Amino acid sequence: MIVRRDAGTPAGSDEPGWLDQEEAHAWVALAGVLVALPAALDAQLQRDAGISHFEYQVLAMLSMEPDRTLRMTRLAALASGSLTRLSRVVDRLDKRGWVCRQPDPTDGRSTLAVLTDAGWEKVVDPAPGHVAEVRRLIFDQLTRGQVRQLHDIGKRVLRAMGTEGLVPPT
Amino acid sequence: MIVRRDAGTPAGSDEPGWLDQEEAHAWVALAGVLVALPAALDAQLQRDAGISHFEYQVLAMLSMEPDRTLRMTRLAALASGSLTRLSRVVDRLDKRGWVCRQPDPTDGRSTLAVLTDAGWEKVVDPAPGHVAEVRRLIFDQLTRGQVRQLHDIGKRVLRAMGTEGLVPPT
DNA sequence: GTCATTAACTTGACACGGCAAGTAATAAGG
DNA sequence: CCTTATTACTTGCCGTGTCAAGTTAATGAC
Repeated sequence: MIVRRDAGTPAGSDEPGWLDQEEAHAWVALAGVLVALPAALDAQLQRDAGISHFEYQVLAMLSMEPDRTLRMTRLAALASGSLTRLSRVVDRLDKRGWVCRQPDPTDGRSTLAVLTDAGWEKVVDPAPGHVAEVRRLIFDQLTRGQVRQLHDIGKRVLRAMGTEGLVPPT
Repeated sequence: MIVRRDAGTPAGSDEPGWLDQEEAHAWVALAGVLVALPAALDAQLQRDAGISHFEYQVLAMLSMEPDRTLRMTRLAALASGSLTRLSRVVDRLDKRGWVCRQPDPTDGRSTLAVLTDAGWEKVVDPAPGHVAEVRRLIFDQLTRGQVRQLHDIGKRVLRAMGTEGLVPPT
């Protein structure tokens, strides 16, 4: 995104094709967060548990199922990744002994990913640190009102992208 | 990040180690934005200009220099990427004729990346569409007050990450 | 002046994710 | 039933990014 460095747009301007100063400032800040926050969270998880954020997400989603089991396609959707990516990640997690694959008895096409006991520990163990990091970087910095605003702003942007309901109910 | 699906935390709770409901909702929304917004912006640029967001960033930073020239290290910092990554990207952009490398006459170690005329067009051409997409997905969805809140929230989070001043003045 | 250190990249080997093609099992039509 | 279509994955190939090591040039110490 180009943000003009020079004097630029007069404060009152609202040509539809450009961003005014307030918008430009907000955009710069948001773009910074978009780059740095995922990197920071990934780094914390990598440091404390030797695992990527996506891998953690996969383990976490399995850990929330009563039987610690999910079909690949559904797990991919829950973790917000492609099926290919999930397949590769489950390969790795399987090799490290944190999940295993099982054939689905009710449908021979589908594969079930099951969280092992070691995998359960791998998700429970770093969770407090991960939550603490999210709290430290975000919520400790914001007022109550800003937390609510953040929720509303996020919802609106997600709605505009048509990505609101990524997580199907069941 | 684990967000409990069941009834969970009582509304007034503020155990330091967990997120209360408002925070959890805000976090879910933010996490969604963190995943979907970069993907959406990348997709738009890829569709309209056949270029990644990082490549665009590189061209855009060069386009803002008076002589369309930057040293590799500084360009990497401005585009928020590693030097290795930049080196590879400049390879590609060079092959496509949008930038070229020149030896720095004042320091034999450093390399100058220079934007060509074709590269200038490649950055000017998709800019309106890119800005329009940012406006459509974000600023058209928000009130004036929310734009200001977004700016403030972003600044606070960046400060907590120690990543506020990514762009050195000169 | 010479040698060690530092700086500024570049490059090779590897990890990761995407796309398209392949495989196997179920569902749908006639 | 038997054929065709669809679903649910998996895999080969490729592009991209990272880390560590290599290269070349400038700087500092003596």
